[in-house]
Amino acid sequence: MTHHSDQRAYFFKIDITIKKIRNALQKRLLDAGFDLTVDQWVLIDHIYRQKGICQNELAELTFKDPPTVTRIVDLLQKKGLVERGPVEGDRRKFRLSLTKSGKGIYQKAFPIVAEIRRKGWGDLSEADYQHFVRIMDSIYQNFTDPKAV
Amino acid sequence: MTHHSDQRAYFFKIDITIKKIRNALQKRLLDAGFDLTVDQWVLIDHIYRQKGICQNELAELTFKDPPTVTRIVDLLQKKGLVERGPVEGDRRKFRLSLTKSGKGIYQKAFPIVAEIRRKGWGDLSEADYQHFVRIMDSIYQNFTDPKAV
DNA sequence: GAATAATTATTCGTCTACTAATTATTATGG
DNA sequence: CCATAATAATTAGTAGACGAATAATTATTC
Repeated sequence: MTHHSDQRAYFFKIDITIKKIRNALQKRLLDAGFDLTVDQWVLIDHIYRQKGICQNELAELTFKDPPTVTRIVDLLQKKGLVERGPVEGDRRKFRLSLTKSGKGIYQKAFPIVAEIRRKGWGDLSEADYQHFVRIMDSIYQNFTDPKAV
Repeated sequence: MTHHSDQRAYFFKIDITIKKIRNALQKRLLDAGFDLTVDQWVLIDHIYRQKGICQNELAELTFKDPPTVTRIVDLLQKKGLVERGPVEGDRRKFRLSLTKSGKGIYQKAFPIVAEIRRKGWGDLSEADYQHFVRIMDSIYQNFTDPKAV
């Protein structure tokens, strides 16, 4: 990366692209009649695929903070989509699971989410995907490795 | 993109990568003693480079909503870094500019931001940058074009 | 076994995102 | 010229991100 303007651009491009994706998915969910935010969907998706998961595991998987997970789970529980059950042997934890209503929402919303994913990726190729993964993982690792700046 | 898991992944990768970058930059600014959030920095950066810009222009350039810009400018004004001046001929607008203190902050913070940008891009090549731009722009456009899903 | 440390979830405070609605001002059309 | 529409900024409300601090429980250590 040689140009000064480019150095500014990659951060910016990632930022506006994720905003576009989130906004498109949010709008699509609302238009389809779902009372769900994108982040609420993300948690529902994880709980569906890993029934009984507890909140700190969910926080790790989704890269959200524990307080954020607490708040979103509270909302989902109020909406009757998620239940907190006891974990035998550890009274600090909750087993999270979808209610019948929650499973129904998941199954109805999934095709919409999949459609948005397909729409976003569009005509990009498998080779593009390899580039994409390599570049994003590289950036990520550059901020993860414990080497000094 | 052929695999089911991949379809889930690209959204996720963008999301966690931008979080990493933001968190790294935020931490670096705080460690260096700046009382600035990343978004506050973004506005300062734009105002420095385009003195007299008004808020709706700033909102467009940064892809933030007008209310968000209002709030961040309020904070920057309270901190004494930004001034709102009158626009001759249109009393709805404000001319935004950095105060002396704001310019000083900009000049001291800029090298830190540039360093974080370099660190994030790391060893990726110019060719990687071409791929990156093409892929991100494509995803962005797939949600921008007025063609139906 | 009791004191201490670590873990899990929560609460609080600040900041940002987005929508809808409001105010003030400017532009436009009849 | 006047009514109406459009624009710029703001306010209010809900949701999410993150840090710091707290409470309850579990694990560790002496």
